[in-house]
Amino acid sequence: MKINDTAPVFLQIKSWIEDHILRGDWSAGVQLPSVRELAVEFGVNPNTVARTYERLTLDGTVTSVRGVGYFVAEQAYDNIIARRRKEFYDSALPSFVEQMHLLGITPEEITKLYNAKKNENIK
Amino acid sequence: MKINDTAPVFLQIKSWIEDHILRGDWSAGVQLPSVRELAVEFGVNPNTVARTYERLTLDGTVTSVRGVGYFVAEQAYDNIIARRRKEFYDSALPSFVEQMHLLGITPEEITKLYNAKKNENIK
Amino acid sequence: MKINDTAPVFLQIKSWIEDHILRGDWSAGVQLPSVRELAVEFGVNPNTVARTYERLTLDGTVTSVRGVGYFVAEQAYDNIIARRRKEFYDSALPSFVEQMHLLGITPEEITKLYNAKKNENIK
Amino acid sequence: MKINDTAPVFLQIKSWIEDHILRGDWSAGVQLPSVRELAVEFGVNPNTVARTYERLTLDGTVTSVRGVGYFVAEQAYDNIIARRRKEFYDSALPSFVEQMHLLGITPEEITKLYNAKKNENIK
DNA sequence: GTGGTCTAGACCACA
DNA sequence: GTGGTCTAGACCACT
Repeated sequence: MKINDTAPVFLQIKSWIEDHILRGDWSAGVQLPSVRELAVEFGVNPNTVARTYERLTLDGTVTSVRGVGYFVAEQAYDNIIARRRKEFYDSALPSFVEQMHLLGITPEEITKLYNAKKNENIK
Repeated sequence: MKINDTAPVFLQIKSWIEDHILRGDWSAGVQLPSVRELAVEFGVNPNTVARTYERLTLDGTVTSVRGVGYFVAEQAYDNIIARRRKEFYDSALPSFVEQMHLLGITPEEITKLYNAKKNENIK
Repeated sequence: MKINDTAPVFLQIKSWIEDHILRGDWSAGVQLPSVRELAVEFGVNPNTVARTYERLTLDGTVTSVRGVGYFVAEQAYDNIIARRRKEFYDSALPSFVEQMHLLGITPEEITKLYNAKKNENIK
Repeated sequence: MKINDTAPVFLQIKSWIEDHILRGDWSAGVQLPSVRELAVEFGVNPNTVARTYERLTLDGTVTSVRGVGYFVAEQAYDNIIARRRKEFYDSALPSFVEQMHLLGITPEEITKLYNAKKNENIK
């Protein structure tokens, strides 16, 4: 996880978990790492991780069972994809293309990097 | 300009000014809108706009003449391009391509939107 | 029984048993399902069910016979009715009526649903 | 506000704010009490109130302007009504009627209390 | 002054 | 052990 980000830590951890689900590492019904575990792993206060899980619960991405732990919700994958796609097409993509024009960057560069990344994943 | 952004207002205004310079709307030596004007236009506190100009001055993008106003610096364009390009290649581009893979978005979509935007600008 | 409730599981089971007694399904002296049976039926830990019976015993709703099982106490019905009625008039009813006013819901709707439910029970 | 409730304090404060909006005390665009003010008023830690406002923001009931304060959102009223109504018809109402049958309470009692409350509000 | 994040530590209920 | 809430206090960025 990128720690040198400017975004709030609890949102970075949220994205980290969502990315795992998107990649299929954690599928529906699977139990997630406990709050205390993640707190140790990321070197943050348990409250910060708790806040991450709270948000994920509100999103419907995760369900909590009291005294047991957190589990990946059934609709988690669709949920995250929908949310991310919306944000991507509404905001990230337009401003990205705007930047490309302003900075004189061509689509070919994007395609190139995209393929490089694809091959990397295959390896 | 999107005012309902999560980014600090004074940085949004900074980007807005830089974008104008990148587009060639304001070239070197040109006098920029006064603090008061921009404050009214954006509906924000004059202090906020003052902070924007303060930053732009520190960046070397703008020069201030006491009692007169702010002017686009000679190196402004190169300045902004260099800064933006670095940020783009170091941060925006990698995470963007990462998102493309996670969300199953193809480079063709980017190219298409890029060209659409280009034609729109020509018009 | 709704298991996805926010209330503690052992209290949900407690209510479930009390409801049966109120409906007359289980009258005084009747032996109740064993801890193990209920644990299997609800898919919870036996400790959780044990805790339910512990509470019911403290309430005087249930009596335990060591090595045999749990039985509906003599005063069970009166016990539950009194407790529930008090809670109902003190808390549930006032806040319910408050909600009705805030949400613009009329007593007719309640009456209607009440009668529908009554007919359903008769069937 | 009922303090002797079993619900989390930050949710009680949330309901308190929503009730004010439903009653028309605070309409769209109005600035709400600051986090620190409410913390003093309710005798709780500012973090608790902050959590309340965080939830209200996520609900779209409230918007925050950094360095300025919280404001009632445009859709706040509709938002709250829709949420409350859904909860009412899906959950509160059915279980309430269920209780009425179990405890032998008639709709007339509800109607009576409802009208009493109405007259009280008129006065 | 305002909101926003984070830490540290405590206590509780639940399984 | 688990999650959930709350306090106390700090620091930051923004207006």
